[in-house]
Amino acid sequence: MLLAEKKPYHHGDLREALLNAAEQALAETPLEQVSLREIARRAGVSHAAPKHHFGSLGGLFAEVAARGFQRFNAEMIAASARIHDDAPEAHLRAAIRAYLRFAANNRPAYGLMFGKRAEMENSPALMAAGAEAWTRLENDAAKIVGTIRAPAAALMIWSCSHGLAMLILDASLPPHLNVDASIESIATMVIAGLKAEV
Amino acid sequence: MLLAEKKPYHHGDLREALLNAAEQALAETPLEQVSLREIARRAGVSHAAPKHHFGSLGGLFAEVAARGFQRFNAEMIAASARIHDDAPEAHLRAAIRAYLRFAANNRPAYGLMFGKRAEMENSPALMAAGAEAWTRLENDAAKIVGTIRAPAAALMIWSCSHGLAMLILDASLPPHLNVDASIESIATMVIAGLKAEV
DNA sequence: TCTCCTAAGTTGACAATGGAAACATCATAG
DNA sequence: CTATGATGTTTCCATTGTCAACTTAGGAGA
Repeated sequence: MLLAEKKPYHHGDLREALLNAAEQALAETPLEQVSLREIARRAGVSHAAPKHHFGSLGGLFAEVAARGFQRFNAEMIAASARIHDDAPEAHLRAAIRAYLRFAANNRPAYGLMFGKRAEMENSPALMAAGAEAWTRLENDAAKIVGTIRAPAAALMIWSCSHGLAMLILDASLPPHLNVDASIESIATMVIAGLKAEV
Repeated sequence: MLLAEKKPYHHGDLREALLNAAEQALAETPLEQVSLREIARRAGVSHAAPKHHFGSLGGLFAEVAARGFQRFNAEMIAASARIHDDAPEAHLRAAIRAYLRFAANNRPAYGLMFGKRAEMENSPALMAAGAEAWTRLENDAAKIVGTIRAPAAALMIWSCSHGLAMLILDASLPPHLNVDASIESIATMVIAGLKAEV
């Protein structure tokens, strides 16, 4: 025994530790080579331990994604609250900025949230969080184009934001384009496009 | 021996057969559980055979993606050629339609082409095909907004198209939205947005 | 025609993975 | 104080990607 710390049999807060280890691993390693065992290793725990908290690797990933959605929704709401301009366009522009900032700052979670890995389908928490985000977007859109055209407008906003996020995160963006400037110009074009007759 | 067909030791055109088997497998099974061995099994060949044609699973996927880009570029050019309207907006609308039709009809390849799996980086054929597509898009955009604003416009078009494609392919589209109508309305809004001052 | 040579396939091995089962440890409700 | 359930561990299994060594066949050159 000596002065060696006796590792307790129970971790204390393994669930949290595993989620952190997973996010860290995802930040350092491409998704497809992050393994359950590697995550367990990082948390200093046997490879079968995660099974008791999440049923499978997919379950763990689904949980990471769900947490991502919590942060996502919170940040989007906060960003909107910071805007004191009454014009709905200002809110929309802020939302697009916040969306892309989130994608950049939460790269691992973002990939899981919108990447649609087959193994983590059917997580009710995920579906709910996604639906909430969509509803909020439609409400914002309704303030600009009215209720009737809101669904189409929301789709437009989401498509552009998500598409741009993918291009930026994948580094598929042509190198001569500046990221921040691209975000601003896309936001401008999206807002202008929404006002078109459809 | 009897009447049983003697299976020849050499397949004849295994390379092609493997690519087809891969696409078929990808169409039936989620990407992450398509294995090299499964593909070899479908082609009726030993599990190590693919190594001689593609070095690894990533190499095989890269080849599938490269083929996808060939079809993609061909279809985009053909779609543009079918439009006899001189208005550049008409060409752009046709291009957006063609893009999404390709995504829908080539689901497995599309995922590989734009999904950016880490294991198939650095395939020169892939990079070249992607760059070609991007250049063509910028040229189309230049006809609408001029050379200077063409890069930003191209980014807008690609983001919206790609984002919408992801939403449709992932079935993340809210169920109350019609796919074809969504494509048309997004195309309209994109074209309107391009004309905004930036 | 005979002989190599090499591309194309095969077999067998390896370490790593996700998952299941059986077991160990502990915290705490009664 | 004890039983019970949650939390971890160990062991095992089928499957995977990759490698090395082997076999086969189809031609090119003598």
